[in-house]
Amino acid sequence: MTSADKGNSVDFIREIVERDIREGKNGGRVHTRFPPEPNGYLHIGHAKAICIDFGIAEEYGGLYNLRFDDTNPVKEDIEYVESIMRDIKWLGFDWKDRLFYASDYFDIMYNYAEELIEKGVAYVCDLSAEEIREYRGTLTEPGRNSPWRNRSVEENLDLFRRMKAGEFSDGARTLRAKIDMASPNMNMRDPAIYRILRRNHHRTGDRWCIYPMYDYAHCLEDSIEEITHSCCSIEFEDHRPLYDWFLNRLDIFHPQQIEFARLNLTFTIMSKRKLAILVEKGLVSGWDDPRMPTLSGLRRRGYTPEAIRNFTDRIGIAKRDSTVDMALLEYCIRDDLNRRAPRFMAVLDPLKVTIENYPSGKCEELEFINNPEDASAGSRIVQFSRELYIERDDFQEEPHRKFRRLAPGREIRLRYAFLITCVDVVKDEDGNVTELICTYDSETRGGNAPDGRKVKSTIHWVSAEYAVMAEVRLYDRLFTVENPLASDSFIETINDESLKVLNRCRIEPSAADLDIGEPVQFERMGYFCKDPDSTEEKLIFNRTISLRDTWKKILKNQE
RNA sequence: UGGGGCGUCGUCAAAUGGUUAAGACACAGGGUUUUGGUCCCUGCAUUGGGGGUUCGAAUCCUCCCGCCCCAGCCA
Repeated sequence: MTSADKGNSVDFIREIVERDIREGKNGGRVHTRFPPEPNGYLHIGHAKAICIDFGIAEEYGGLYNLRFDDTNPVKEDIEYVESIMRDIKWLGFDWKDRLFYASDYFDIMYNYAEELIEKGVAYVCDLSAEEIREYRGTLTEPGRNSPWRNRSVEENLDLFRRMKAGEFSDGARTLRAKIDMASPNMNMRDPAIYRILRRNHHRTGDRWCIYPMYDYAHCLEDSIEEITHSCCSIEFEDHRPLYDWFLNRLDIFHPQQIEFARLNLTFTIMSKRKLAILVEKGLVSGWDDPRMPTLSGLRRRGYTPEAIRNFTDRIGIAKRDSTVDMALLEYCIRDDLNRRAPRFMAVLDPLKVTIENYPSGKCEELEFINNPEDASAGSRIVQFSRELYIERDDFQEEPHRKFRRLAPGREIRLRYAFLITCVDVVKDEDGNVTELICTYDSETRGGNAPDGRKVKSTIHWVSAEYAVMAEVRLYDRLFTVENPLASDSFIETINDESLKVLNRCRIEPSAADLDIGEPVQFERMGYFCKDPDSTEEKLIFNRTISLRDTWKKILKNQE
């Protein structure tokens, strides 16, 4: 959706961008960036940020950079840079040759730091981490100046060069910005801008033993790349004065930082740390578990990039804290898949049906429409035979008042096949229904009766002879409550039924040849895709999302 | 209790002092239907609270209330 589709209303960021273009700021350029730290996997909250950063640049004919903000080697790894690039590409964005790393700028950043020292606005501080904390003061009390605050430029320069040269141990000294220890904004109380840290960096190896801090590094990265609009999440709002401070002292290109609210979603969590707990404790199978809000999880689950992009367009952008209803994401994936997913028959919980007046060994080929929403999807041939499977839920021996499907003596339609009537129910010694004996009307091939009689329902089926076995993994929301973090222990709110594995599913044979991840609809059951765990011998499907279930609602509303 | 930010339908979110406060999701009802799907129709808020300015206020002023963020040598 572009801004034009939304009428005249655009979000506040686009409003700023449009005004800047109109006023010729930055020569009318729009240049954004998405700056992840490669320390974990991307989740749908990042997708929102990516769609804002990259989407806006695309919309206004600008450029966008992918930049890895790799200034802390303690937490970063090449594994993450690879997964991040994979996920962004999957979302459909192409940063072309504009791939950058903060670590590419370490030399420039170092030189700028010397410049700050020369200008008398940065100094080497010998306070320990603990002492710095004590000197910083509190939210209500001002901090105190470091005893090292007034070193000469020469001494600072000498010390800083020796920090770089590796003369001091980790944590022994820092380079700090000389701002205001009494500032009501804690970020302005002489923040550290370089720390001594001997750690192998995934790109620069052991070349550096000092690393720049975020507040110092980020504005420089943006400036060096001549970013015009630097969007970030709301918690950086009170870092903006610092962002501006560095750029003003250095008197270099000055991007505008704009903050927006991060995405929260009901029935899940977005915290990287807490998601990691789920992975570590084995509560999910990994970062790409289909129940995870990670992009790799959503992809494996069967979510499409189009659905996710549509979702991020629909939620809008604002500054207030908000929690979007998971139902909107679910709506978006159903909406996308309804239009594109070819239909197949699959019986998840099989109940055998024998058509007693259908000759054994006979097989008829029936024509099935691949997608009623898309005529160009064409049709396919499906085999019909004497022995079939239907969904166990599609039969009730003593039908509920509103139940329209199969019951003793009742005639219903087998989709695209025949009208059948249940004439007998076979049970085991415990009284469980094991098989249905039905008759069919050979005049109703295709599903319509020549005499025009109607039936109340149409159910799906597979031929017992031709269907293939599959495992189907039914996923549901990972948590039982809207806000798991409001609970004392979010772990305890995990939905025990968020994964159900069905082993005896029978699917129409043509569905066996699907590619991994290719979305399909199993008619009346939901949207599914083949899981990468599938092998030649064993087919495994994931349920992306069920169809909307009015029947479930009818039952619920009766309670 | 210092500073910064934010309060509009159940949930997101428009509205930029001027007709009945958009739209979407959700929810409720109805219609169509060879998926109890899709699709179509209908219903669904006076803007955190109080004062004030104005012919006119969600928009401006003011007082109050509530929520979020900040005291890493993380980002």
